[in-house]
Amino acid sequence: MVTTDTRQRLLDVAEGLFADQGLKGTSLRAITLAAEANLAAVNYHFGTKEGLFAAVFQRRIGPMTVERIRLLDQALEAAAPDAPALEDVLRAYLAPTLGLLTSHDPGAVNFPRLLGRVFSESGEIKIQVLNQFRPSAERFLEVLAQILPELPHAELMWRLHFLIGSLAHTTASGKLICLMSGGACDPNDVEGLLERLTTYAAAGFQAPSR
Amino acid sequence: MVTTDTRQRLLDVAEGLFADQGLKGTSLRAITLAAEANLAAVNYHFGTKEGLFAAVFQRRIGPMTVERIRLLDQALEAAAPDAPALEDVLRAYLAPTLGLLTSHDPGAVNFPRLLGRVFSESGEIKIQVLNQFRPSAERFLEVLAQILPELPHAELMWRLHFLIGSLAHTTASGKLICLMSGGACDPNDVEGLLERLTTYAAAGFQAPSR
DNA sequence: GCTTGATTCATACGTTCGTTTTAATCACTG
DNA sequence: CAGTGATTAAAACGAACGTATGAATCAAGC
Repeated sequence: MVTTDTRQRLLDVAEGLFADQGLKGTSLRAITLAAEANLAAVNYHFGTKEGLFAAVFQRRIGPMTVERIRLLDQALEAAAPDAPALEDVLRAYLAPTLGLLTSHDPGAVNFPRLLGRVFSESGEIKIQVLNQFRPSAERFLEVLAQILPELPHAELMWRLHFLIGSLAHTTASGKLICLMSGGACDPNDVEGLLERLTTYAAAGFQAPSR
Repeated sequence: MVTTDTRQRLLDVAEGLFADQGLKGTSLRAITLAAEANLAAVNYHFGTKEGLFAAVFQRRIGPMTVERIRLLDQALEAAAPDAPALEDVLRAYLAPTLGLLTSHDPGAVNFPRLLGRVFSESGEIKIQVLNQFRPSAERFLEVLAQILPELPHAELMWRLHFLIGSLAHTTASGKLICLMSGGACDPNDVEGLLERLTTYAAAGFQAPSR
C-alpha cells in the first residue's frame, strides 16, 4: 500500500486546521491529536511541517487545475468557431474552487478556505503554491484577451487580480461577512454565489478601460 | 507626555511586521529588536501581544472611517439634490485605504497590507476589528441602495463583499500579483489602481441582478 | 515461524515564545 | 536637592513548539 490510512487522516485534518488557523497558528500536536496519530507521524510521512502544508495543496491543486481547463475547453468547443461567452469562461475559472464547498469529500470543503488564506502566508510556500496556478491562469488570460480584444493587457491582468481577490475573500471569509449582513446572505448557496460572482465580474471585465 | 517615543516606534514597527508575517508569525523579540526597545516594553505599554495588535488597528481605523464618511458626504453634497455618481461613492470608500500607500507617514504605508491580512487572522481579534468598520459600511450601503434601487439588498451586500475582497487582495498581495504579470502591472501607481478598481467595481455593481 | 522492512509509539532534546519580576534609570515637582 | 511616579533594563520563568531518536509493533514473504 503506497498511501497509509494515517497519511490520509493527517492530510484531511491538516487541511481543516490550516484553513482555520494558518500555518504558524496550527501546531503539529493539534493536528496529530485530531487525526488520532502519533506526534512523530507528520515528520515520518511528510518530513517537516511545511512538507505537510505543501502536501495538502499538492493533493488538490492538480485536479482543480485540470477541471478548470476542462470546463474552459468545453466552453470553447460549445461556442466554436465563435469565441465563448465571457460568463462561461469566468464560470469555468470559478466553479472548480467554489464547487469543493459542496463536495461529498469531507476534507475538500476546507480547501477553498485554505486557498483564500494562502495569500496571507509568508515565505517560500506562498510563491511555490501560486506558481502552480500560473500555467492555467495564462490559458485563461489568452481566452479572455480574445473575448475582450480592446482591453489592454495590464488592464486584463488587474481585473483577473480583482476577481481572484473576490473569490479568495469569499471562500476565506464568506461565513463571516454574511453573519455581518444579519443573515441576508446565505454562504451555503454555492450555486447562487457562483452566478452572483460571475455576473458581477463579467460586467466588471466588460467595462471600457480608460 | 501621554505618548512616549517608544510607544510610537513599537506601533510603527509592529505595523510592518504584522503586515508581513501576521500575528502568530511575528515575535515580540523581533518587534522590540527592530524598534530598539526592550523586550518588556510591549507588555508594559500594551499589556499583551494582542493588545499591541489591537492598538495598531485602533490608531488607523478611526481616521480612515472619518475620511471615508467625509468623502461620501462631499460626493452627496456635490450632487445634491440628485444622488451622487456610483463611481464617486466607490472612490470615497476605496481612496482612504489606497491613499495610505502613498502616505508620507512612514508607518502608514504598511497598514493597507495589514488590513488585507486581518481577514486571515483567527480568533476574537478579527471580529473586533471588523466590527469597527460596520457603522461606516452601513452608511455606504444606504447610499448605494439609493443609487441602485432595483438591486435586492442581499445582492448589494454580496457585491460590496466582492469589492472588499478585491481591495484586500490588492493591498495584501498587490506586489506579488504584479510580479507574476511580468511587470506589466505597476502596483506603485496607486492613483491608477484606484481608477481601475473603481471602474471595474462600478460596472459590476450596475450589472442587472438575476 | 522467523526475518525484514515499514509504520507507530513514547519520550526526550534544544529552541523560542509571551509574560513576569525586580532593579535601575529617567523626568519632573516640591 | 530630595523624592516620586513613569519608563526602561536585564534576567528569568514555565509553557509550547518542531524535530529527532530508539524501541515496539505490525504486515508480508520465504
